[in-house]
Amino acid sequence: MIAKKQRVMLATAGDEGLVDGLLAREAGQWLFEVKQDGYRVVAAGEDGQVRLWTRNGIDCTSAYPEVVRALNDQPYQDFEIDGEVVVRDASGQARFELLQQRGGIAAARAGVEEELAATYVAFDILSLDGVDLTPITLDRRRGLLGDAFEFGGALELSELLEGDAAELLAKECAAGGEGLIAKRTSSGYRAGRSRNWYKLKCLRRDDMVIAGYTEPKGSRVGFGALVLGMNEGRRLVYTGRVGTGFDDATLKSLAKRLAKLRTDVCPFASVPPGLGAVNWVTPELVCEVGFGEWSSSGKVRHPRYLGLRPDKEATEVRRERQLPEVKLSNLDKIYYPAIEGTKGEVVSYYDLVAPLMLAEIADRPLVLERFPNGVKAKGFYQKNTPDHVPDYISRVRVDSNSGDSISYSVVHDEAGLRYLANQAALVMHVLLSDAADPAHPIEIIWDLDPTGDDFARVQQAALLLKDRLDDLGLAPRVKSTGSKGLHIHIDISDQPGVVGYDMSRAFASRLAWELVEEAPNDFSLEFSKKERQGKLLIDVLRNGHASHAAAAYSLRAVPEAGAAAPISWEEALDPEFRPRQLTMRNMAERLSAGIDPWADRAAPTSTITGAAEKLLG
DNA sequence: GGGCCAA
DNA sequence: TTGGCCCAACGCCGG
DNA sequence: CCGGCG
Repeated sequence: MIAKKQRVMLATAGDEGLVDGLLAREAGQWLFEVKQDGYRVVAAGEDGQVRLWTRNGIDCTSAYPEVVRALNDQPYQDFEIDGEVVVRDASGQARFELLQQRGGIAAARAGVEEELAATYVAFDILSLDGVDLTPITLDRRRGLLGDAFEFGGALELSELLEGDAAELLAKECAAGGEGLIAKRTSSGYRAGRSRNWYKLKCLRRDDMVIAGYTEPKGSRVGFGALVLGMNEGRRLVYTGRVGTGFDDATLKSLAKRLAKLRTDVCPFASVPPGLGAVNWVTPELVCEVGFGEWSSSGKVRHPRYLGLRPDKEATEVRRERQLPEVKLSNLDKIYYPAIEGTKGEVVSYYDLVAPLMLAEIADRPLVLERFPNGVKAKGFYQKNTPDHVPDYISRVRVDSNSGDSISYSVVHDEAGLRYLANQAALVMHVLLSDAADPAHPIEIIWDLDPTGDDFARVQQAALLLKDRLDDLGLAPRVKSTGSKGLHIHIDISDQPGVVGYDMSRAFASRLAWELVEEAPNDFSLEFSKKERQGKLLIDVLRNGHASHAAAAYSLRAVPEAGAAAPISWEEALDPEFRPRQLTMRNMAERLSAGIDPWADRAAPTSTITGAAEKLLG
């Protein structure tokens, strides 16, 4: 029977026999330990000098000073113990990636011990006070280990699990662990002809959408690897690739099916960086993939193809990521005094809009406008990402207009938004590019910004611009800025890497000029308020390299907590409409009514290059 | 909001 | 330990 | 020439 959507985890195929067979038959003769996701390290104390060695004999003593200290601080000075160095995340789960962030086995960076504290999980002892313990049985060695050392802090004693192998393994896998190590209690250290220990690995499996494939290399037939994705919110996100688990017949038949689905359009919301050449396909085939674990960048580790799932709909393949917990603080602090809006409300607001907002700003460089003391106090802009942000927020370097480059924050998920909200980043701006390709804009924005509260003139400009963009086949969208004006957007992502900022800004200026020529008393490109004489500013400078605009669904720093909200053209042109009428307070009602004006955005029927020609010609 | 640096 | 500083970039103004 | 403002 084909199982339902599985987040179920099983032992690997080989282990099932082991668990049901040997380990069940010899119940009671085996003990189990949690498989630690770290580096195997032998710690040797000699004349009060502790050294740490990897299994292949590399000295890594200086990499884990806190472990060395803990071992120096013991009643015995001469010993040799076996264990695993791990770094735990906030929830106590050992994670290999965190360990790697310490910089491998080189000497530890200063300060890393607080950030990414290492723990040595001891599970065996080889010698004590010069006495070789390897011949005696495992359970006696364990007893000695437990008695001879004082555990705590950076030194832990590996927990022994006793009982039914299948039950223990199921429990560990369900808890998100890596697996178990089974060891024969009567065995000496590395002794015996028969195997006296086994790894029991948890295997995750999930359905994934096939988004593309790579060309085969060498004698390989069909294709090299499948490029995989899963839906998150309304985006298809890259989840890694799988190149093993196929036989030749599968390779050939699948290659044939995929060839028919070939397309030039990358189906991912943003092209995964560093993927190399991929033949994209229309994302409609679903396959099941077995894998070891999720990496923190959301890709499968040790993936294995398990077969097609013709019974599954690609659009229903979702990833519900277990998001990292975001520490929140000061939730009762007032950020919007005029409406007594608290930080807690701000966080809830961003939770609420996250699915729609992420569709617009995930994987794009962000500029933050932060108000730790509320909107009435002075805030500050932040472009560079501080060193201390959690790893579920990433960075992208973009050359700035003035010399040096800037490391912008990039969020990928709800956790990122929550973190920023908790950081009082009330207003979030985006650059007009994807993080993967900062040199090329993916949209053009006309910012209609009235000098006073002259919204009628904003609407007049919006309508003129809309008509022109419609005529050019560019499918304009509109959003309320949440403050005074409107933003008119068009998508130009249909030719990735073709349109540069020079061209998009030139195009934006050109249209803006036409508006100014048409109504020179109403509109102006002039930045200075004085020169502008109360006319409406059509701000096209936002389309320059490294320029930014308030993101869809971002809150604004106005007293009533206005939100920059996608709106329909009907709303935008309604004489009653005001940009601040959509706020942190009423967005929930709007969204639960299913209002999502940009959901079914029309695809442009013309490219920007085509439109530019039409405009000039 | 939170790290850093100078008292 | 505490307290101030910093966290964009530009052009414009007035002092 | 500098600091605050938009």
